[in-house]
Amino acid sequence: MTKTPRLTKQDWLRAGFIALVERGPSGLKAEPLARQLKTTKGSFYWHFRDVSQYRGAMLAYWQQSAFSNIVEHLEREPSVPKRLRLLGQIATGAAWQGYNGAPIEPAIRAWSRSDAQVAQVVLQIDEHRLRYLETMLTEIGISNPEFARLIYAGLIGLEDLSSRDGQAHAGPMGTLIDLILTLE
Amino acid sequence: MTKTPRLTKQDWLRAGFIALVERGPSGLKAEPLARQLKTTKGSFYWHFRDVSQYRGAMLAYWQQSAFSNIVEHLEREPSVPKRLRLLGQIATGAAWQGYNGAPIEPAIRAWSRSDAQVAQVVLQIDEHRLRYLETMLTEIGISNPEFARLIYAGLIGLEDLSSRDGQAHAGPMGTLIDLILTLE
DNA sequence: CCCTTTACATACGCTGCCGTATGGTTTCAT
DNA sequence: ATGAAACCATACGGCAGCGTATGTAAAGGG
Repeated sequence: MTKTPRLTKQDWLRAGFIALVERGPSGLKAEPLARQLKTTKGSFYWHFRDVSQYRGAMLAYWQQSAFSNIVEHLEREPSVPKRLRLLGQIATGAAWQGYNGAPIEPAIRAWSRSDAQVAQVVLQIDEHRLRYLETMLTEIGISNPEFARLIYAGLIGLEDLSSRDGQAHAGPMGTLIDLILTLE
Repeated sequence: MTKTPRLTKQDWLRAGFIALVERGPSGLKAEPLARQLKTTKGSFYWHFRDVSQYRGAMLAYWQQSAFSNIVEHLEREPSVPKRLRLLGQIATGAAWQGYNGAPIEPAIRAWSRSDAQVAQVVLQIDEHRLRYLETMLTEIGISNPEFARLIYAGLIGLEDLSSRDGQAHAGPMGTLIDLILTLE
């Protein structure tokens, strides 16, 4: 038996995201999480003032990575069409996946329905991503912002569906992108 | 002051959906709901065995209406393209709205992430709707099931977005349908 | 090696909600 | 009107999680 090492803030956040995906927001409680980590809440209350602040830390962590994770990835492709096509595949990649392999974004969006602070951040991230998509599309002559919204809604909806029936969303997403790129 | 009438099962379910939309699954508790209805949990435990069965009743109610509500509406349009175009607008209509005006479907889908039974029902409803969409599309020569998935994902994603930023989704949805109908 | 800092364990009182028990009210049929 | 059935109020014991207090153990610098 390896002597279990001491825990860091990150360990707690990591456990939080797993719990959020597997049990929903009601899984974000100090004592159950401590049991999961085979420790006690003494550790929890050392790293965090209270549960509320812990959730805040999780939210801040996600907010920080939610936008840059995707965009920095896309920026490596030179042309806009290539970037758009990459969108369908990136959702299968590591940037969207949680620590346990399941995607965290649907869990965050679900969380946002019972927490106004989370809702606020999700709204902000959505606006940010939508603006980014719009400017990309206008660069190739598609100025109607409805198409950016369609692409983004497709991502959200397909990821939701995939997380339920297990089907990949790269296929349909690519089809959608191709469909819109024919308007170019 | 009107003497407050006695409550029925439906009143409790109604209050449950409102709470689900406004506070999430954690709002589905006997005593808070009773406070909301200005009564006590004595009433609650008269109408329902326990909280678990209450949630089951809510779920059953939604399941029953989730499919038929839309389809029976669509069936009034004769042609497939007209039915598809109606899809974008129906989402603004009463069939999708909750008692308080806010859409209940996103709240149900969020609920499903913390309750396996709900997830099971949502999965089933999704499959049902998807099959229905697929057969409609094949009737007009679009046999690739990816397009049914795209339309449905668009609905889900757009409704999620709309419930956050308040923008209507009839516009983008109509655009998507038109885009796909050009393939006909 | 010792002493400070960091990290965790345990015990406590508190609150919110659960489900039951029991008794009080309405409502309605006869 | 009156008895039965439907409906609601209240009081109780129990449990799970919160946050605090306090003690203990493990690192790391001097």
